[in-house]
Amino acid sequence: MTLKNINMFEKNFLYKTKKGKAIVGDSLELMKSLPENSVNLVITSPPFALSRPKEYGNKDQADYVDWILEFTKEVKRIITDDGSFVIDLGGAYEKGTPIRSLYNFRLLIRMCDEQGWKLAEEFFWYNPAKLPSPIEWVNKRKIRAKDSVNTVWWLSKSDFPKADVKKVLTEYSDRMKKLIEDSAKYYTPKKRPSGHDISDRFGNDNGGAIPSNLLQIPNTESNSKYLKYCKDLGIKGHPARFPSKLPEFFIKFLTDEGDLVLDIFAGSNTTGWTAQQLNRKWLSFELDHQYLSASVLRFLDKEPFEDVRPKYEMLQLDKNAQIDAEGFLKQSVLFEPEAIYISTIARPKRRANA
DNA sequence: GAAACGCTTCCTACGGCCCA
DNA sequence: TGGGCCGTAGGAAGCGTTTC
Repeated sequence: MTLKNINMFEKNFLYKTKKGKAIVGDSLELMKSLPENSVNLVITSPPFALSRPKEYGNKDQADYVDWILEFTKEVKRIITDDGSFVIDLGGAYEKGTPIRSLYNFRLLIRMCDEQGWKLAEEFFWYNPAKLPSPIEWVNKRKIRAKDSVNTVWWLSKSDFPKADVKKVLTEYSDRMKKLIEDSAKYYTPKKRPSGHDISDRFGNDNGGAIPSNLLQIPNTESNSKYLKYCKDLGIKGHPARFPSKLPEFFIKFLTDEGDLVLDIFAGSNTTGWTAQQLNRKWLSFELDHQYLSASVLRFLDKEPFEDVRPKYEMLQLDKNAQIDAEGFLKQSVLFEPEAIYISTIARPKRRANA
């Protein structure tokens, strides 16, 4: 079923691989062409409701929740009954005051109350490498701590969305490793003062520790190949990317190999690339042609040669160009740019305000 | 008719921590 | 060593209106 869904975009993709397609267009419209119950996981990081306008087109706080609710309604229609929707939302302040905006919580409550979503679990993405900000309240006036946590809502249609935490076990702590080695030495099974009855099975080696809902993932990729290739080719990369470890966690946790993963605000297509590495099928929708065409560079495994540049520039400048990313990859490595596949099939028109 | 005034928009200064 | 900021204040610039 999922392969059929990828094939639906045969005529309007920007680039494709054997497992997925990147499509330029308004994701609200593109989602409407997908059938009900057809996507296993939608994971995305939409433009945030910031006080300060950003170049990738974030919305005003006042309109934001209404705007994003249109998308979440359509996501609910297309995900499978046991599917999940994971949405990453950064915090923001009320304009002009050091008071936090409640937009991310408001969105969550309205999704559940008005659209019938279930909050499977709330996650928090802690990025220790985040710069102290916002400047006004944290750096200058020093009246607030730095904001280094995003809320990540894991929502589902049903009470029991497909999930297997055994796929995302983390490394045991040093203390736990010692305990497993010689449990008798490090703890005594007994009823604790808290009332919890801790049995001798506490010393079992389950292959790793159960992860918590605080995901510590530094967002530093100064040495990433994506940025390097963008720089080499003089291309402007997407300014607000999330680290691949974030979608990786949820893709492993909530899907099986061969399942379909969709990102409706794909940006630099971190999600599609990550899904590809994990042997899932993927679709990526992004309104901005330039950002999505630059994202093809993620799929290169060798540095691009100068001969590839003219073809690549055609992809950026010609809104009707299409490309086979795996062919692109192969040809750039083999130094035979002739085989890069470019066609002239029209794609949907953009919507101006999203 | 020139200078002053008032409003809006644009631009820049401010300020720093962690990771690979 | 390079890369990431999820705000505000205030001055400059631009432009129309008012005052002398």
